[in-house]
Amino acid sequence: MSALPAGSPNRRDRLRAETVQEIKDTARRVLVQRGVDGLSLRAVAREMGMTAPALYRYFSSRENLVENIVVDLYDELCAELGQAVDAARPATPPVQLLAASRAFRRWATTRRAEFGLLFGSAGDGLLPDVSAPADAPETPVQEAAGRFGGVFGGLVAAIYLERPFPTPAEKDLDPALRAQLVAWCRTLPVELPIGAMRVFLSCWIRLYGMVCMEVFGHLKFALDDAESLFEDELRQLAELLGVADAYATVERA
Amino acid sequence: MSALPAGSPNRRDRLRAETVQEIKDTARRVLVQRGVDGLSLRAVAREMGMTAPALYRYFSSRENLVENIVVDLYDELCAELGQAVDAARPATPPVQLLAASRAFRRWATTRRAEFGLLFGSAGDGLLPDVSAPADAPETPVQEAAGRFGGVFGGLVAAIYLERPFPTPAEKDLDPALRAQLVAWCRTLPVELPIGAMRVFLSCWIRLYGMVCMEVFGHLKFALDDAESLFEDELRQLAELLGVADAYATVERA
DNA sequence: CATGATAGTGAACGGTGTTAGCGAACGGCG
DNA sequence: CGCCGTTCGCTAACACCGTTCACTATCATG
Repeated sequence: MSALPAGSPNRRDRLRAETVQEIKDTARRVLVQRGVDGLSLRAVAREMGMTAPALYRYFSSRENLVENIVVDLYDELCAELGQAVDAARPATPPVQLLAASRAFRRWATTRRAEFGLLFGSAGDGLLPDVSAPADAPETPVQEAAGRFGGVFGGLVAAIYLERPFPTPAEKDLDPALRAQLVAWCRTLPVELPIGAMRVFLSCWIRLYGMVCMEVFGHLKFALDDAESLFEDELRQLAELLGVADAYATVERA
Repeated sequence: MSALPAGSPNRRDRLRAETVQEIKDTARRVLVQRGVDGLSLRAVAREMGMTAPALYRYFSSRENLVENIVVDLYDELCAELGQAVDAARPATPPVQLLAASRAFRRWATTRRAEFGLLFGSAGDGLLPDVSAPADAPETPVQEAAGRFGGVFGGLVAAIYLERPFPTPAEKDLDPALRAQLVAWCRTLPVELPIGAMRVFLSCWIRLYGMVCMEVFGHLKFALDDAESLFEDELRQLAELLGVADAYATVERA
């Protein structure tokens, strides 16, 4: 038991980290080529000239491998959003939010299989949440999802703090809803009016719904190309946040 | 080849139909208990005291069995919506739409596994649509999904025809979006202004997004119980359709 | 009754996730 | 350097999966 206090990058640890990365990269390639169901440990191992049991030296199960990939994907998505935010000109929160939204859709439509893993019903077991104890610690996947949500949340918060958009009065909200929003707000770094959190949820529901429907093919009954609808929704969201002027000044690229 | 001109319910055909039904019922039970991945032909067969190969006398593959279940689920969902619509009092389109929306959420949250099969990313292959020829005939699943969409579409249409809600002017819509909406409109039984179709899509996106997020657990980062948010969204949709009065008159059940 | 369609069986093929046991390579330490 | 424990990858194996095949009962019908 060589309890190295971390720090020193043993040659062995370095090789191990490289192998872990190669496995995840290969798995992701298999995921894209063969789909979620085709993502088998044996296929991954085959692709890198190994055998399936060897993968268990690095991941405790197929499920664990998938979870690690999901976390990586969330972080990659966050990075891509951050890049779009940084590149947005003018560098104002409204324009940045539009850029992030477009980057989100682009990422989703470009990497359909990965998106399905993160936001669809396939990735996480559908049922376990029922039995999950309320005080369970957050899983790495949930943490990564939280970081992702924070990108949009932070931008909407910045927009509000700079120029408050109209929000429903706290008194007009259903008590049950208000109580939950208050509890949620307490877990966040910034403090916003409850009504603003409600508006944020509305925006996120529409963005999520729009992109999900497009990627999962549930919009084909009406439209072949959903981009124009997406842009129109984006325009409406900008109006909702009182930043329609920002939408008007940004070309659709 | 006894080419009975249909009509006569041979004893044999009756038994066969019963077996088909039993297989589908059993499969659905397995789906609920074991999840999508646990829905195996062998498990179904085991549960009914048969062997897996025997199922191939009734369904050409596991995929085919799942497709048939999906169609049944769509129809069951439609029936449930229709029941809610019929039971709505007063029997006016706005109240009926609210009833249908609530029934949709109730069905989804009550049958999570089934909902994931219909509206998530697991059921239909994620990629084949890319290679699907544009002139391919509609699959039974697509037809069933169309019947489902028609319920909400019909109600929104009825609301508009009775008391037109505000719609964006056709001239203000992006040409690409307008063209697609026009093409879609031509495939429908009723003729509505293009702007009304746009509003319908907006409503559907929000309803779908809301229910999907709740069922797939993507709302847990903010809320424990999504019902109050759902009701608030519903109220906003009613306002969008100019029927806020109908929402106010209906208790939340 | 004889015939042919039908519904079920068990065996088998190739695939999967996963575990157990073995040997070879490797890094740290006396 | 040589020892020794850890790590790593392998093969073999188990249980399960979808699917095909050959075979046998059953049963309605000519």
